[in-house]
Amino acid sequence: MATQEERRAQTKAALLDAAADVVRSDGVTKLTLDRVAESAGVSKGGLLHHFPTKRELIAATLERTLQRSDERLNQLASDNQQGVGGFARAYLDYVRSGEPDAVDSPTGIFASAALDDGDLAPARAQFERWQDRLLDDGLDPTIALLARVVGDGLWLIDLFGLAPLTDDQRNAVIDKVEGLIQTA
Amino acid sequence: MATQEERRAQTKAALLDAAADVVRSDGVTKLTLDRVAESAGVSKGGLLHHFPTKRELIAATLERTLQRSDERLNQLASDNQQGVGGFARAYLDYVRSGEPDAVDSPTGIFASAALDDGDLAPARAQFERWQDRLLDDGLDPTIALLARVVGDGLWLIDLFGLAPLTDDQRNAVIDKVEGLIQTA
DNA sequence: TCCCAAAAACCGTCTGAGTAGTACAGTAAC
DNA sequence: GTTACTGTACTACTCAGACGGTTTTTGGGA
Repeated sequence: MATQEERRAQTKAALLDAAADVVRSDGVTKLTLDRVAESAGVSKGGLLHHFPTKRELIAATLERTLQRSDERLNQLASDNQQGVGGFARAYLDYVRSGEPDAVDSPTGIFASAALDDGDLAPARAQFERWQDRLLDDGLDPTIALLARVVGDGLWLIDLFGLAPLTDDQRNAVIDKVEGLIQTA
Repeated sequence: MATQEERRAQTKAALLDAAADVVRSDGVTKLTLDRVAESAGVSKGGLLHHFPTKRELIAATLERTLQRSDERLNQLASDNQQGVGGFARAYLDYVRSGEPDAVDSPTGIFASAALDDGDLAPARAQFERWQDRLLDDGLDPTIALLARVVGDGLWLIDLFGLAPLTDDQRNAVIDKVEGLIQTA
């Protein structure tokens, strides 16, 4: 039915989903190979067949969420956010949306990446690319950076549960910054 | 020479310093009781005498940095930041300063607290208090929240090394927000 | 002022639990 | 024949906390 390649991709995806699930529901410290394998309905040997080390599993998880976020951002930017400051608005709207990939996934993935010898270089690189794009968005650079800091600040605050803003508060702040973008 | 109570306080402080040092220099995963004890020049038994569990050690570290930050903020606010928006300016200036307690300590402490069953409730509470104070600072509430999100965003970005802003960029963003505070 | 018992501070080893990764023998699908 | 697995058994290692012992401090009593 399914080709080998398809099955391979499916299993890998299931493992990555499982890893994210475990972190989200039980916390970073519970992210063990056994748990991920069990949660994905795969044997431990099977897991290690695809990801020979835990490090690689985590790296793959991180990379996938970064890619998804990037795709979603591109979509938002091209869909309905044309013109000057279009990417900045997309950046803020993405955070405003509270979509899983904008909130949930980073939650665990980042934490885990930050922990077990995780390599955050891919994340760093991605954020640099986003910042470059914001700075190339036709805006006053300071406004562009402000959009970035507000966007990242909001989801990072949520990530830690550090007295998160209410939806209304969050929207008000984002509206304010988008107003600054408009009049720039 | 020193009374028992003084020695107790000294040793405890040394242990907390050591914990912060270890995290800062070697990362959260290296934060083990043995390492902290060694780094503080105390035996493991000695450490456990003061902090019966790792959890308590981490909680104490977190609490101390929160308290220090609060004190520093109060100082900045009363020193030279009077009037409407004074606390908001202090909040931003604290982040701008890049002082150790504003950057270094949270770095590890937060991460560690987020990990090993750490309890972030005290941090949450502290940030709620700060936010309340910002909202009670005579400013448009949205501007007050903006100051908070920008301030927290900046140090959280630094915390993860997520493509941190340059000093100039950081200053420009903070100046911009302080401008908004002025004209509010 | 000396002594002494109790308490507090502190030491260093041991253990038990958890867990990454290995090894390998086997099955099933392509 | 190759790739995608399953399953079990095992190694190697880390590390939190227990524990029993030792030193230092302290607050009286003679």
